[in-house]
Amino acid sequence: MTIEEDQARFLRCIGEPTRLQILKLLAEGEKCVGELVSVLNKEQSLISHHLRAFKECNIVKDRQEAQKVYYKLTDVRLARLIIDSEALMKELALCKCQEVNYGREETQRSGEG
Amino acid sequence: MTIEEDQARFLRCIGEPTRLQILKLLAEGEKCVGELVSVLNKEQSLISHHLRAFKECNIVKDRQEAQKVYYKLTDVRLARLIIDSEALMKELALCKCQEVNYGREETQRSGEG
DNA sequence: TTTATATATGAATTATAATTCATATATACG
DNA sequence: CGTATATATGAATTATAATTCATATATAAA
Repeated sequence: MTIEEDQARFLRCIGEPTRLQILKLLAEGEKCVGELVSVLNKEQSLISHHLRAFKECNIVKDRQEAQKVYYKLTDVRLARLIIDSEALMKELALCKCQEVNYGREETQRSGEG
Repeated sequence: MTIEEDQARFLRCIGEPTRLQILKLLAEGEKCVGELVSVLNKEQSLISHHLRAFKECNIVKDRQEAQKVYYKLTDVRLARLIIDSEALMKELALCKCQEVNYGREETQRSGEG
């Protein structure tokens, strides 16, 4: 098992759209599964599978409270890494994202009126 | 196309063992395909495919000189990102591939007999 | 032009990962 | 106890990616 194999596993674990969304939500603070499910509007089992993937990589910790299970990042630096990689991706126009406005354009107008 | 889709594509592009090895070599400086092939001892076509994947994500730039084609990172911050993610992974013991105990082996079942 | 070297490409195969579905487990409450 | 709610799990399916193989293209030199 090489460093690169572990590192690749880690990066691939992070490198999935829904999982990135989950991480960004967890970066705001601890969330239970149900919150993630309703915010992301995905199947509950799918979210659970993704959370398991994170757990396998030690990316999140969980905590049970009554019927609910709360998840949070194991370390804030994980949030930093997500933010930094996003910034770098945008700045270098990695992965053909340069002309994409990421759906934020619909309300953009130069002045009302 | 969402941010997370692009970001995931980028992270998955980086998140492959051989590609990580290539990136670490390129972080040392420009290399031609043949050098990468002989250092990594992998099929030439495989290295070419990986380099193409990088190029599609704007992660590398290439330059032809005689028969050879030299590749380098588009930005040094990519090297930083690799280094940082490796450090974080090591420190947090991410993806260390020991089996995580998901089963409930220790959980006591309430009297079943 | 022919031959050699270096690299790229597409198709096919194989490996890996994502998603869904049905169901199991855990906790709370009546 | 039974029922409701919240979450997890495994199997099956589907999607995506890695790797190999055969061959194509590019440059150089004879």
